[in-house]
Amino acid sequence: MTSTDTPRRTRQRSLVWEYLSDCESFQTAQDVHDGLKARGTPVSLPTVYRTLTAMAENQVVDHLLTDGQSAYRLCSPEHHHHLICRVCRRTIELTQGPVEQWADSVARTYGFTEIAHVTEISGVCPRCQELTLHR
Amino acid sequence: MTSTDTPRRTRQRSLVWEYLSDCESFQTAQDVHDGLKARGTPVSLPTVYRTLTAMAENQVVDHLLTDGQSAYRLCSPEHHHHLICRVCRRTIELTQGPVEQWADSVARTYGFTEIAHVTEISGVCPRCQELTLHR
DNA sequence: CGTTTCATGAGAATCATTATCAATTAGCTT
DNA sequence: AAGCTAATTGATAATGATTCTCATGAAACG
Repeated sequence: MTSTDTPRRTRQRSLVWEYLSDCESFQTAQDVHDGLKARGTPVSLPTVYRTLTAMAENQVVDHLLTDGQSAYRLCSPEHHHHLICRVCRRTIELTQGPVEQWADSVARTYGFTEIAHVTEISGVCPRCQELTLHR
Repeated sequence: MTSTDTPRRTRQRSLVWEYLSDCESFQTAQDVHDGLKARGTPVSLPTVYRTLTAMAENQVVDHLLTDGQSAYRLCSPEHHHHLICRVCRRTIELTQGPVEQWADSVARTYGFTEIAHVTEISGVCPRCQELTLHR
C-alpha cells in the first residue's frame, strides 16, 4: 500500500492552467488547444483533454456539459452556479442562492446521502439582445 | 406563409412514447432502441434519436446531459427538477422548489431574457446505501 | 548524471449522434 | 376505396468529440 499517484509538474499542465486563468468564460478542450497554439505554446489535444479531466476530478475546474461538448472553467469550490448567455457564452458567477439549502433538505427528506447538485441558468445577455435587434 | 409543419402519427413514434411511459428512470437513445428490439417491435436508432430530439423540443421529455451521452424521460412540463440516485439511477420528481423564482430574479438583475435553467440533485438513495454496506 | 516512472504527442480507434437518400407510409383528396 | 404528395423511416456512411496505443521525452530522486 504505497502512494497511489505522483502528479508531476510539467510545462503543458502549467500552460493549460495559465490559459484558463486568463479566460472569463467556459472553454472547450478545442478552445484551449487552439488558444495555446495561437500563443505559440502548443499543447497536444490529448494532453489538453487529460489535463482538463484531471482538473475536473480534483475540483479545480467546473465542468459544464453542453449539447455537443464539455467546457471547463477555473472555479473556486464555493461557486457552483452560473448565469450563461446562450449566444456569446459570457458567464456570470452566482455566489448566493437558495439551491444549496433546498438540495440538502430535499435529499434529507428522501434519505439520500452524498448529495451533489448542478444548477445552470441560461438566457440571452443584454449585449446579445441588442445585436439581435440591430441586424 | 402556410403551416410550418405537419407531424404525423406513426407506429415508431407511438412505440417510443409507450416505451418511455413504462420507464421510471432516464433512458438513453440506445436504451430505447435496445428495449424496443427486445419487445419485438424494433425501431431504428436514427428514428429513435429523431423522435427523442423532437419530443425534447416539444417539452414532452426532460433532457439530461450526462458525461458520455444524453438521456430522456417523459415529464410533465411543470416538473423540471429531479433527485437522482447515482448508483441505481432511480429518479424522484421534485415539483416544488425555490429555483424558478431565483432564476427569474437573477436573470432580471443582469438583464438576461429567454431564461432557462437546469437543476439536478444527485446522491445515493437509501436502498443503495444499504447494498453498499452489506457487501 | 543515471535510473525509473510518469507524461507527452502523433495517429488510430471508439462512441454517440447526425446526414444522405432511396423506399415506405400517413393523411388527405377524389 | 384508390391515388397523390410530402413527411417519415431505415440502412448506411459521415461527422465530431473524446479516448486509446505506444514509442519517445522529460520529471523526480537518489
